[in-house]
Amino acid sequence: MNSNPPSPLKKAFTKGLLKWNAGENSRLMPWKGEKDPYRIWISEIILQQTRVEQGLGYYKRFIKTFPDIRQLAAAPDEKVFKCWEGLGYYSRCRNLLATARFIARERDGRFPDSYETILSLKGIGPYTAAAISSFAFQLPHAVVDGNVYRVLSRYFGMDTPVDSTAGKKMFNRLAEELLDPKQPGLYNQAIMDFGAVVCRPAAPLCDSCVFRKKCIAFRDGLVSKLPVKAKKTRIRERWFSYTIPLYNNSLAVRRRTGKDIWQDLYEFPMIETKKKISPEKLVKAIAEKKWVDKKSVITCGKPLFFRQQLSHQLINGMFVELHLQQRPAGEPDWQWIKKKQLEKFSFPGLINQYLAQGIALPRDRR
DNA sequence: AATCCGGGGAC
DNA sequence: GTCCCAGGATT
Repeated sequence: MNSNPPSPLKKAFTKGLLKWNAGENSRLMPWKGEKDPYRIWISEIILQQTRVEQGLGYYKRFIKTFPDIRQLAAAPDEKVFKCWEGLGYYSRCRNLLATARFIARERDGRFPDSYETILSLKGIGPYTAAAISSFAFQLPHAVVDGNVYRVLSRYFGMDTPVDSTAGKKMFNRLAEELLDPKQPGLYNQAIMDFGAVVCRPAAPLCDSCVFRKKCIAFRDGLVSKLPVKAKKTRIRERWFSYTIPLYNNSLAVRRRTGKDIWQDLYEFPMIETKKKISPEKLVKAIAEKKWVDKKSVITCGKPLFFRQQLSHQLINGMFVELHLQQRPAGEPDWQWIKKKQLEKFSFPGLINQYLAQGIALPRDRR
């Protein structure tokens, strides 16, 4: 059964889901039942590709720090990124800030209340637009997230890859048909709760599931095979060699720009290479770039090594402290700061690993 | 249509 | 190690 399930099975799904929600669903989350579009928006952006347990603390901190859209819009970039530090997918934070400022300035702080307008905002795609418009404004749009792909592919026994164009179209159309247009928010919340609590990716609770007599995947023993994904993840390995320029109790940091990972986070001056290099080679490389004069290097600290595993990359980091006898004139994007100010900046986890070891520790502590 | 963008938890 | 998570933007 692929593409168009019989109508009675669809009816049974919606009815059974709402019944499960009313009777057995005891899942509680701070944004559940929330009607303030600002809070719903914040929660949905934080939860994009992020587990509820991981996002929960960030959500609470974010709402406490920025209680409404005006205060978010008025906040300096660094304060907002600091609130996002460690959560990943930093373009979410950048788009969040841009959208807050757009709404504050162009819409007098009023969050839009139509699906199309919400969808047009930066950082908001079909899922998030459906979530906000159904939860905050009771508009009939079905959410389609990882939970929905999993629940529908299993219940209806559909093996079309969910990460294919055909699969996305198929599941989106089906999701719209299944939605209860009279209570879209309740239905959307229910299907995601059901996917998270019962129809889980691993070890789903099939034996006690309300759909155990209807579910095609359960009937055919295909639960562990669904949903189907076509693409495999490939891991790329990279080597980042950082220098920590130290002069007169100050050190240099810079903001990451461009299209690479960790955009808008801060880092130390860094050279990327295709493979591991020595500290001597690193110093030589930055001298050739004229970031520092080789003669101004007093001491070159013992290198420290850390690694960070990302979803599609493995980052190897080498950290070398450079004690300088004069402050380099060159690089305009370097910011010279006191060590105490480090806590005001947001860094990738790799650099926070290094910072946790302390900067310029005495040699005998290494 | 493919690829990229993080970090953490479950297995 | 592998997979997945209340996805979206870019090319």
